[in-house]
Amino acid sequence: MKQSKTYIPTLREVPADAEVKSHKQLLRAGYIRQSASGVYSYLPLATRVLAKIEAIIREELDNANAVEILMPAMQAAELWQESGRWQAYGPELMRFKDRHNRDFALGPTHEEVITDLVRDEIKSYKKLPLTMYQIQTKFRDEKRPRFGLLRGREFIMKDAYSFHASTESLDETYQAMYQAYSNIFSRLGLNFRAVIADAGSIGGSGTHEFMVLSEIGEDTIAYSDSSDYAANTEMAEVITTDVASDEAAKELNKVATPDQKTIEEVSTFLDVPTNQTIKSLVFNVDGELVVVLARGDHEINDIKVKNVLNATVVEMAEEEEIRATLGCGVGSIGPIKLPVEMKVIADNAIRSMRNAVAGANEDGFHYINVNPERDFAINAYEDIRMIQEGDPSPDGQGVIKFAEGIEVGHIFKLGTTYSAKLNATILNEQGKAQPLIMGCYGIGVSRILAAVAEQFQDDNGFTWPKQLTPYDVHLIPVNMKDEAQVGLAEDMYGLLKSYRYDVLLDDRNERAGVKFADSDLIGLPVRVTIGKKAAEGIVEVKIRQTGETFEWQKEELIDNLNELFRAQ
RNA sequence: CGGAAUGUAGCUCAGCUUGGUAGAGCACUUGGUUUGGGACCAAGGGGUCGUAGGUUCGAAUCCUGUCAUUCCGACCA
Repeated sequence: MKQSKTYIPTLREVPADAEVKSHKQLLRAGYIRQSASGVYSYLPLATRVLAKIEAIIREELDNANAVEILMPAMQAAELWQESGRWQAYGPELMRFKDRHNRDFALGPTHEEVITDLVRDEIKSYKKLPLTMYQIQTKFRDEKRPRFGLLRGREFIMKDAYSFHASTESLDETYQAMYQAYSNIFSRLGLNFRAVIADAGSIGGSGTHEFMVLSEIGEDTIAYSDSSDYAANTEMAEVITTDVASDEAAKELNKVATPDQKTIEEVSTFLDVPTNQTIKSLVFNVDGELVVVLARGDHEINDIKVKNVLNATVVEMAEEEEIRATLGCGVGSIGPIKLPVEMKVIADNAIRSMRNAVAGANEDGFHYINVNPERDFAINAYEDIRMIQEGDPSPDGQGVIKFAEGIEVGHIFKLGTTYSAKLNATILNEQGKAQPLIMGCYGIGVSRILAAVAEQFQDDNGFTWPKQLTPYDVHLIPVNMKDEAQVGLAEDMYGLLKSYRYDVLLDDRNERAGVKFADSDLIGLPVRVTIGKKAAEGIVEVKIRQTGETFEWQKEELIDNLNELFRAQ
């Protein structure tokens, strides 16, 4: 492609609205332009990178026996009413009416459409399993679009749906998709983790998020420093390694701690480390007050509390409720001499504590030398705390570290949620009707563009790896008025193209400085400069990522490039 | 949805406090000199100052409404 014929509006200055570096650089290098909040145009260079991302996705999904389709973005309200999501989805669903005043939505996802698509045709287990996918623009009226392409209101997504007669079959496809996703993100060159996630409101037995590790990520993940274990922080299991000290239990003693309320205040006041204190919180669990205990340096994870108690709603109890029941404020709650009917749940780490400090259920007093079991009763020891950096990894290998992540993929075992509501049933081997069992699998394609843009750049612009670059080679005749340079550049352009290289030829009548600055910004892996030594048949080559430079005879160019692109 | 900020030329911004009829740099057009890391000289084109209303002899500037964009938070199959 000749640069004079394409559209690459680079900017000298960064638009004030851009915050994160992927957004800034994509704007500056002429890859994207904003049209409205969270709505972007992809310019020629971005379109080519997207095409490369999509090609990798297609290849891996096709290998996993998924078949590509394209469903409508415009979806009739009737389908959403059938699944119940016309009401349930809320204002994030973009809705509109046609000229006959019929309701429609712009699809944020396609469970309804695809279930409708197969329910009339797939009537027997013999036609299963079946996996279909599409790459399409999705719409979600985000409350707050941000970070450029990372959280837009209109975005490109690959979504896949699988249909099964048995959960075993679903498990197989889920595994195949897990593998396909791992292959895809590896090939993209992303530093990612497959993360155990919360199934959330969609339900189902299993779900993984694929997260790219990045400082601008919106989620925190806990991962092992020496295995591939990774989980959302609130999902990560804590394994208990504490051993009880053989310290003799001392006599329980109440001490005055005037105005000392937080763990930090109390531990400073009594001069004991925070891990020798017991943190006591009162939760309102489906209307019942429950005391929850954790070590002072630990944080209670209310999702785990909710799961352990098999509850629906878990929230912190109101101060007045606590005072009415215990007769003290939140800073002085403790596990000793609680009303007998109050349930007490302790984190596993409490079990091994000796001679600890805890609240006395009396304003301004704490107990010292508190020992579990001897001094208070516990209904159950459970894993109810947040995992922390430095904790042992739940898989037994290595130590937990935290990182921010960008969610680029999510796979779900949906089960029969949608097939049951939409009445999509098949006859199984016993001749009995059953709802289809489904899985769904998403990849944020335009979000990947932001994630790779974030990762592959330096101060001067992008540093694309060869599998994502919009063009392979940037060919730059320095002076367009020099016939020898222009002639050699034209020759090299034809030659490179005949060897199947994608070449961007900077045929603009610009000064060298402008061309080089734009070239760095655009960030193609290899720059071939045709300059002063053109008459001698010498071309200059610079590798964008490393900055290495070479001078080659024009006859050597193809062989050397072939080697470079094969090795890289 | 709560909090905050900003809207002036294609881009980055000044002017607003103290009202007097709109500016700079870059970009663009023409001519010339240049030509290896975002050139220089000269001459030009381009803005109902987001928008609606109000105050005033007079509003980019003061007041009110409204719209848009961005940031922080909450939310996020």
